[in-house]
Amino acid sequence: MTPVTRPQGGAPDGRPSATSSTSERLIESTRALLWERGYVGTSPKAILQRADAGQGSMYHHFSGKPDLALAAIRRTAEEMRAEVARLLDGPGTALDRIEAYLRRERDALKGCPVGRLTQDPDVMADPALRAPVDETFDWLRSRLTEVLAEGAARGELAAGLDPAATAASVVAVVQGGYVLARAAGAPAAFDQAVTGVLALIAGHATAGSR
Amino acid sequence: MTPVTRPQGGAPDGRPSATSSTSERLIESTRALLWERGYVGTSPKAILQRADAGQGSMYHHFSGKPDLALAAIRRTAEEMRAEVARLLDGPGTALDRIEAYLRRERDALKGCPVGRLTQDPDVMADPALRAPVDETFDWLRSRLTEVLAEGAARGELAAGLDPAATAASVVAVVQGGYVLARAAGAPAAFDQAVTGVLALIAGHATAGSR
DNA sequence: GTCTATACCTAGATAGAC
DNA sequence: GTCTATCTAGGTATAGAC
Repeated sequence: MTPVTRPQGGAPDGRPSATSSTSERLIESTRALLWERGYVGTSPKAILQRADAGQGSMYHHFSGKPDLALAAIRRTAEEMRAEVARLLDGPGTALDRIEAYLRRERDALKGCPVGRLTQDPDVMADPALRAPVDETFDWLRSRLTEVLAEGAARGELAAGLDPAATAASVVAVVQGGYVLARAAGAPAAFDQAVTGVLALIAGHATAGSR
Repeated sequence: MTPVTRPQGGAPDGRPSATSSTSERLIESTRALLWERGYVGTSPKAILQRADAGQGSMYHHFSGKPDLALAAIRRTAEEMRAEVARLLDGPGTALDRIEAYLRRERDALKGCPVGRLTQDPDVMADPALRAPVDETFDWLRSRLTEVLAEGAARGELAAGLDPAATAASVVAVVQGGYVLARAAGAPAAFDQAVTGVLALIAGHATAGSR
């Protein structure tokens, strides 16, 4: 285990600052490349160039590409979970918090760094790499289910709505919104999908909470 | 142009029958591999083995990997469009037809062969390869928008719903449903997302049409 | 139209010097 | 910890025989 003084030391664009440790730069570069090009599309060489490191460094800190990818995927999953948790734990009605999640700032054309991995056959084939992805969506759906159930219990939302099914739809709209935005080459399609599902849910808000 | 006697001669699993022409087998094999592994993850070698063809054949019929992929992508996009058109042009209320689209038979774990391509940087970077993807989703959204607008005009659906936004949500739920299913390793997550959005829309159906 | 041979580059990893 | 060879396999394409 390497002592790391700046565990999240990467710049937001995935270009690690020159003051980070080498293993830190490797992880951040891998995160950025996995997001942009996926696992099969990311070569050790590309990672090394981006991290400004040599072959030796990479194989000193990690056993190989899968090991480095695992560190990168774990960190990405943790980060996403923390950010979303903050929004869903926030104040306001259930609908407010769902809306905060749906409308949170994001680059729709880049897509979801976790959801993207589901399209990578080599990631899905490796139980270790796939676990963080599975767990993230599992957590996300159950957390949204809780928020929706809470909304129904508080009388904010119609009791007829199935919280789990609605939660799945909400997560799916986000993931599918990215697909639409990327296909169109414009983020508007994402926003439209979000607006659509929010309007559908708002239609089930009770009179008192509107 | 090679005369092709069986333009759709491939078996459903992407294992082209031995009686198809070589170029036909190449296209069908490429379609299957693009679906399974994406563009970057698909090598000419893998295509040739699956199609039981040699190097020479491939470079005789196509100028290279991008050219062959283009033929494969175009056919996949056309096929998808035809299948969905059949469902949306069918009988029944707007809600019936949307449900037919959402619940059509599919292997949720395989995902969408068109939507998958949006995660392929090399596909998105090539205008020729990207065009069929863009056009497919464009068509799909506008066709669903028409169906929803028709439903509102006929008084089946509440007039307050924005047809375009709702259509985007419906497509997004499908695409995102695949992501959830693949992450979970089980198709149930897809079904749940579909059930959720259908319930939300059904809540906006007018009393007379229920 | 299809085959084989060949070519050159990259992917991914190891070895050993410093 | 990092560097520079070095290695084997595969990706992608061309050349020319049949």
